Amino acid sequence: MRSVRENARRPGPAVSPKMRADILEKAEQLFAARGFEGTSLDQIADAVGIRRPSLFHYFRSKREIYDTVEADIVSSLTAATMPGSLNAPPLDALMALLQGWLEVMLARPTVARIVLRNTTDFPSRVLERDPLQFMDVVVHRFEEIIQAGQGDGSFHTIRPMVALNILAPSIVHYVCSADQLGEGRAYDPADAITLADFMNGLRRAAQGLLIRE
Amino acid sequence: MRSVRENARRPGPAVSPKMRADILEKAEQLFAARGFEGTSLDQIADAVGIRRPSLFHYFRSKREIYDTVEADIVSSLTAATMPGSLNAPPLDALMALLQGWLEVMLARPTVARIVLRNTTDFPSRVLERDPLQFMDVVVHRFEEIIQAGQGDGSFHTIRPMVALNILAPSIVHYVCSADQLGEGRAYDPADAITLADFMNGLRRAAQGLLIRE
DNA sequence: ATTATCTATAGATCTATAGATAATGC
DNA sequence: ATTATCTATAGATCTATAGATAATGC
Repeated sequence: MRSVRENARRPGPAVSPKMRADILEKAEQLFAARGFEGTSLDQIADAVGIRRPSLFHYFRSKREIYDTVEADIVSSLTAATMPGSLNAPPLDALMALLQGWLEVMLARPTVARIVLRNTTDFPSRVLERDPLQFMDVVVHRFEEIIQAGQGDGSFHTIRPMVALNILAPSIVHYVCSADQLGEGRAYDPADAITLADFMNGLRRAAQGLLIRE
Repeated sequence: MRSVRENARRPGPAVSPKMRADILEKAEQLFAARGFEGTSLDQIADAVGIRRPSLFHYFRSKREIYDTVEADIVSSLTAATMPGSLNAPPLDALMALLQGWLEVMLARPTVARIVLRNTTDFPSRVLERDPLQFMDVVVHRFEEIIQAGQGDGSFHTIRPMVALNILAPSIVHYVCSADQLGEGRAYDPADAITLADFMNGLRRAAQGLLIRE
């Protein structure tokens, strides 16, 4: 099924999926660390260990490499977003959602960084393709849960998008800024104790933010 | 005093401070929207209404333009950070700090976006100058308040940097993502009602996160 | 005389293509 | 025969400099 899609997008000759995957992996690291415009094809080719023009044997353009990386990131997040425990208490559903995102990002920190880049770059949009749809499923699920909690009266009245801005960025920043807060402030976001500290804190914050009484 | 400093950094002929300020203002908009690498000198010159080489009459390099913009942003935030009401209850001190940052960013949204860019770009660091010191005062003040609250027993035990990641990013994201959450989800971050919604929410979140019992 | 702006251009860097050559699989 | 890789290079774009010319202030 997947290879059918790929052939549909790539009418050219078949290529080694292994090399393709290697290029994508190295490109993902670089795009996460330096952004689309800050990453050159030379850097990607170097990381892979080939010459720049060889990349065009596997992808039509730099943009296509980036888009492929990003599509995979979005789908990894939407996959973690889907399984909504529909009749759980809204606060539990919310925490499950946030925890799902966090797990994806801890397992693959490039996801966190590229999501952060997307937020940051949105206005001028290097990515003018799907300005409305990027992360839409993810935002929508959050909105849905807040509205459920407000519907049954257990949540405070607050604009869902305001609540989103209070709770969701913390996950991305917790993963991304582990090493960049300055001398003596580094931490390992995947360390069990630090992680529990964060998740307990996030739950208390969500509870204070949302739960009435 | 200020012009003395400027002369110290610019041994060349005197230049019109008005034009210089205009360049900085337009550059700030562009750097905020598109980043350092995403902004060309042509774009800046166009926005100002002059030709590209004329910029070099006022600044030695693109980097110097950026650094000047950023220095001003950092100082606007540290200025809002300094006045610590030292014997207020720690939660109040914390909220005052967060509110101070928010006010700066609402009055000048480019501050929020450039701070966000700094966080995002940190690892590869376009800005390799002061990796340890950028925003250091600001982070330190936050840390100090958390430790004060923990010292007097009113705050939960939580790593200050974890608390920072839960509370601080919300301010930046509240300002930056007002227009970019998708169809029908836009809001005006400076609108009094929306702002109260946010600040009340943030206080409830901080309270839940930090206050014991 | 000083300040401000321009055209022209050097020199780097970047994406992408052309076309040759090598390696691999039947 | 197909797949993979290379060198060479076109063509765009970008920062910065050189040096001429115009505008401004005493």
